Amino acid sequence: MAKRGDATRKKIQDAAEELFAARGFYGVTVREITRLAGVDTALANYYFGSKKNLFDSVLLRRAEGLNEARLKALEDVEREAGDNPPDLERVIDAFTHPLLDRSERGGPEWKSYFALIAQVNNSPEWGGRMMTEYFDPLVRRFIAAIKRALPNTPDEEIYWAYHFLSGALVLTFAETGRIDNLSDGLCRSSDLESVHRRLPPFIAAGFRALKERDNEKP
Amino acid sequence: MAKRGDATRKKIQDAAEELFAARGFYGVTVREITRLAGVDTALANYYFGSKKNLFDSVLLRRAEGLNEARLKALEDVEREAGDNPPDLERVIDAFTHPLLDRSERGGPEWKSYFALIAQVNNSPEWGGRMMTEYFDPLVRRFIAAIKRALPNTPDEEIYWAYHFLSGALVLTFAETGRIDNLSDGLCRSSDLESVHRRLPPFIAAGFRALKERDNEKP
DNA sequence: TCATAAATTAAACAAGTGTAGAAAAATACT
DNA sequence: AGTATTTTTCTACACTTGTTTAATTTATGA
Repeated sequence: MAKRGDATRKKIQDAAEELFAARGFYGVTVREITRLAGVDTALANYYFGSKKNLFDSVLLRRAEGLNEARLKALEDVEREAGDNPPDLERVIDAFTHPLLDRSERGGPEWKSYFALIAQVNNSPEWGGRMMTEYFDPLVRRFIAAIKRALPNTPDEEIYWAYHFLSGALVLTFAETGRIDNLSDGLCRSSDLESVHRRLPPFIAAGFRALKERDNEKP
Repeated sequence: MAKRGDATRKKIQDAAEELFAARGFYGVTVREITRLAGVDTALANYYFGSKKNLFDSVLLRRAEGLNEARLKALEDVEREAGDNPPDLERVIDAFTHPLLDRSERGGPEWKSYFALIAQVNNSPEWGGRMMTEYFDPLVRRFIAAIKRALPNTPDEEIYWAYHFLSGALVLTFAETGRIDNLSDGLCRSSDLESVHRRLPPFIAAGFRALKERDNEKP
């Protein structure tokens, strides 16, 4: 049931999401957040207890639904494959597409959220702990699927390849405008449809290259 | 000629590097930096004018020598190739190896520096501007070399593939411990030798996959 | 050696920090 | 209706922020 304070709760989270995404946890003050939300300063602590709790709640808010959608996408791929190994490219697409799709079509809140994830992911302070906390169960499911798609590839190769995938994907969400500068406008950071088309084949080829390289050894 | 205050200058930069790398620009105070450096608080402003200038100087300090070494590595690859297109994998290795090598063998200051780069790179606030400022000329040289290595690949594909390379490489420097958790200890974030072996073939295969994919179209 | 410049210290500035408590207003429930 | 509960406001606390200023110490160079 919708409670009374839910509207202000959401206003605070929305404002916090936008500002944390732009300047990180320490770069934003509680007063800025509540000012942007149009509510009194004390309400941030009233609803969330502390700035840190507010930060956590912002990260958690979208993580759950997101992971459900990604899990569902993975299950669809696996169901289609039946007893055969699933197609690697489709597994990677199930992993990335729900994210890219929301960032492209979900409105500016999603863009903020993913930009925040991009910062958290690459910070020593939050990167290991928080990503593990919010995304590990799902990621382990995906890695298991990738292992089935590449039955002859050693685990070590799989994990490193996943690491590369993760880095490439997450940088995309930062939308720093770097590729715009480098390409003199030919490519745009915000064009996630371009990423959606290119990332799965790019990464899948990388995965397979590690496998082949390893099989050459003996 | 070595001036009188150079020692304290360096002490402040070293402390700033370590702390900025851990918690970012806003997560660190000038007093923390000078305390760690063992000097008076006012000296940070005496030598660098402002906290922001200190931050910039820390980023710039290692960028120059680093880019020189990478440029030299690229030139070596190109010289060996002569008039033929250079080998893609070796171009990528020239791009990444000087970084991975310093992080692995250059001492903890280099680890801090790269962790800082990892944060800056994925932040909307600094990512576009600063990376462009400090690394663009070199990156453009590398992209030109990659284009020669892949003469039939459209520019757009090259830029996106470089974007993926950049994300994968830079996440490595964050050393968040994520891959350690995921792999239950099989892989270690700090094992950059593993990255050095795997990243070039992984990325090279990705580049080639985009090319092939594009040629299939018509 | 001694004036000059550079480096360091200590103290203070005005502004901003996260958070808490008591009073006021708004809503819910019987 | 009127009591109880939730939500909002206002004010304040104790402390930290980046930066500056003036005084003091240290080293330089003729």
